[in-house]
Amino acid sequence: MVEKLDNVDLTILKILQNDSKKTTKEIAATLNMTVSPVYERIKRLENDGYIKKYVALLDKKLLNYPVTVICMVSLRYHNEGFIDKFEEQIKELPEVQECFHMAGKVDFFLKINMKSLDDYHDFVRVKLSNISNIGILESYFVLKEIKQSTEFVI
Amino acid sequence: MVEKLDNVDLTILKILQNDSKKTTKEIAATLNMTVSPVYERIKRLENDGYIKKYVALLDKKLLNYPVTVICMVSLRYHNEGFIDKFEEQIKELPEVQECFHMAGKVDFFLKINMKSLDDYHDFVRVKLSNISNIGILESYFVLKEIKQSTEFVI
DNA sequence: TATTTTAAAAGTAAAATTTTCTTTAAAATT
DNA sequence: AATTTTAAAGAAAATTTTACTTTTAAAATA
Repeated sequence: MVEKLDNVDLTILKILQNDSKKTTKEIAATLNMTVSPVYERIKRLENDGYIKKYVALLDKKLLNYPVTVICMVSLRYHNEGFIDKFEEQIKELPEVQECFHMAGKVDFFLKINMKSLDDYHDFVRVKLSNISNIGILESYFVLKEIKQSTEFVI
Repeated sequence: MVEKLDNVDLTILKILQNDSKKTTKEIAATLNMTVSPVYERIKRLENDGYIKKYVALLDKKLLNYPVTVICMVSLRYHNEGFIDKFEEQIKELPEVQECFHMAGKVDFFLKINMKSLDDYHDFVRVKLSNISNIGILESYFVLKEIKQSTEFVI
């Protein structure tokens, strides 16, 4: 099912990860092809899981979420059960946009979007404090977004 | 131009930031409206900048970019010119997916996607070493993505 | 070499959606 | 109360998506 991708597939992915509103007609034009094969390739890329989902990226500032925080979390206990539990609890928090389990002395990186510092204060006080296994919590505040992209196929 | 959003607008944004392939017809159905007003609201949200872009999110593992690294960078010199220069240089690197200027003793967070650890080694050796103003560089490797989302309007 | 098989591309047409334009209704303003 | 403004609804045209059929070309087999 999951076959190797050729250059046409990669070009399609590069286009769609930059602008998913491009029509198959437009994509076909840049590839010097007709719409049918391009359409079927896109469907295949979707069905095989290369394309996970299509989303709209919104403007944080305009929508009044100007505060971004990076949290570095170290757990108190590192047994398998505790790590899974922590991950499940983090997944339930809609404020946490990204969470990575890390190698090294820090266990988890969290990226959190907030409407205000007060909201972040409440988030730490109410939601994170509910997660009992957090040992060390360090918060880093974003002064400026230099680059924020979802692309990676070069 | 940039007016306040009502609940209908926010619902549209919530839907689109989760699945931008939803048709205006479908969105209108969940809102108990006809397509025309929904269509025009979406156009307004696009034109006013609330919706920045539409993208396809791809599968890192399937596309052979299994290595994610978080870099924490501290600059050697902190004059305004040096910081701007650093930001410009980072923007030019397609491997850097995210970059934030931080408050605190660490100056920048970088998120980087790679095909292999060898590629990361080359990236640090060739590309980052070209940026003369880097003082301290700490690399943290992602063991597992617990959560990776682009949503934030709750 | 000729024939068969296979896969990708191209062509076609119907269905669905997007887009534009006009009409209607409600709310706000004078 | 009349007028203006705004949002929604309706309708129709343009475009795109989708499914299906045919063609083409390359690979495999005899």
